[in-house]
Amino acid sequence: MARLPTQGRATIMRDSCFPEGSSMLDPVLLRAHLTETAARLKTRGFELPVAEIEALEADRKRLATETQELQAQRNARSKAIGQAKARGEDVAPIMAEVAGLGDKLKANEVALAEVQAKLSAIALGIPNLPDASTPVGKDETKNVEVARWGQPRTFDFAVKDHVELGARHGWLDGEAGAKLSGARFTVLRGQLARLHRALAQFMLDLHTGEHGYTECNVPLLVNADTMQGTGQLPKFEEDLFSTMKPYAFAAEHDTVVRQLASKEQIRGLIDACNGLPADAIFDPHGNDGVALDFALNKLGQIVESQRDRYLIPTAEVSLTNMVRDSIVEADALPIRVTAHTPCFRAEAGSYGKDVKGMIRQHQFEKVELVQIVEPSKSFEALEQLTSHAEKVLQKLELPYRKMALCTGDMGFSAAKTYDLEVWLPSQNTYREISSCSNCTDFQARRMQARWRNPATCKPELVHTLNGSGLAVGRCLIAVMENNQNADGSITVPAVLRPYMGGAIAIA
RNA sequence: GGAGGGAUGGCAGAGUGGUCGAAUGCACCGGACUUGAAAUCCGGCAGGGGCGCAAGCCCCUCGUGGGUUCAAAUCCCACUCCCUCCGCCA
Repeated sequence: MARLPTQGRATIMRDSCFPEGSSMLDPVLLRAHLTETAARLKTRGFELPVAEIEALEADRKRLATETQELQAQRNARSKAIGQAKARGEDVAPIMAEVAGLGDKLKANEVALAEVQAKLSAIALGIPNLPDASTPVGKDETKNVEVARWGQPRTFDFAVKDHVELGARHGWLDGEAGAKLSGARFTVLRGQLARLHRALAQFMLDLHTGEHGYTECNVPLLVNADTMQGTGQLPKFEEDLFSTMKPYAFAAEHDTVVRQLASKEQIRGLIDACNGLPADAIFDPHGNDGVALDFALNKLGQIVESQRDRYLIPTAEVSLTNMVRDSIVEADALPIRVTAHTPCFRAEAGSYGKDVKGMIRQHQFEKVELVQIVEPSKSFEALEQLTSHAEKVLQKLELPYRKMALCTGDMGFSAAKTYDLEVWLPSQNTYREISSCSNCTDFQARRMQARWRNPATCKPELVHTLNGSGLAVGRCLIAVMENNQNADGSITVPAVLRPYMGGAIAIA
């Protein structure tokens, strides 16, 4: 998959998104409470580069102050020139005063921008702080079971897994999926495909009809700003499928590089474009006389034009980012939205895990729940949102347990997460089917998503939550395995029968 | 894919190099008048960052990035998005 060059993200780094020296955590935490923040992050296995941040912060502060002073001087002088001209006076003396200012200011601005870029790069890679109620632990073995619902059924015959059950009538066809797309793709057919659809329909109807969510149909391809808003970029690009046009990029790129004058310039270019594939750049024969500045600028433009879209790994991305760069009125909260979408995941690093069947797919479907709430209500909302996901399993009569994830097992954006794990008879264990998280203000800060707090009349960051309600493919597996009969038929859960033309079982 | 037009504060909309972070109107908030409301009048009203006990001061932002200039909403280049027409298309 094509790797997105860092240059291509120029627009994401814009000031409106990342105010000076800001972090994706509250900037105060990195300035005034650095040691303490580092300790809290360490519980989730993240080493904060404390010394580096301190040094950069000191530089930033100094450069920012100096730059501002110079800017103030320049502005005052320029204004004076304007006024003098209006009065018809001679402006030469003032012009002389301002003479040396430009270069010094420029140098300061460049230095400041460099420091800020470094800080920003660090900040974007820092995960959210775990909430105090999140159990501390290194990995999933330290997750805490908080509830268990339903009794796993006992079978008086040898249970089959979903792959065996799906072999019937070509219901579940991994080979067809592999032929079309490769490993981790599946074709569903016939009654099983319909059951899959029934599950998604049922979930949507439940959440819109009984839980107060608004159904949405959202883009599956989104831009880089959006991916950054919810935390997928820049750190987890390898987990995403992208639609960048690498070949067009390389070809266009080559013609630019050929215009560069020297190897030194090209090396500088590689440094500047840190992250670009070097072999795409390094082609040092060509004409001279073209300024590096021009080439760099041109390069940035090319990269920008080749940057396309990313496939969403979850509808959380599209749903949550709907409030990006906006200020919502207090009476519009809470926002509760849901969508049924395909999800696309590269599954980098999961080689060998769950290779059989459709537990871990590059493409799967999910009904997602998202809430945008005022900060004081987000933990209450997490309990509620999780209960909405649980309701699906309860209505389907699938046994599950609810786990509070520990600090080391939580996702990047989450402050607190509950996983729901459904019972899978063939594996004689509980497997993840939903993950419900309170991201507090972490995503909101990345997105600049705010609400107007009536108490202060000021725009303040909202809190965002998301949860699967549920993963449709895994839910299908759970229904197949838990509801299987000795003859290989599958009993349709009562709540799904209206969606199955009244069928009691599929055979 | 081709041709043209556009992007300014919550909205509408002025502003073609200099006290413009930005007229005016609407909306909104506070006050006056009124028994109350409407109407009218007066005042306030973008976001982010820095300094300060505070009053306040300073910086940045007119789609985005770069350039020209002592000075850019205004001039130049590129990009993005929106609109209109033509072509193609589920």
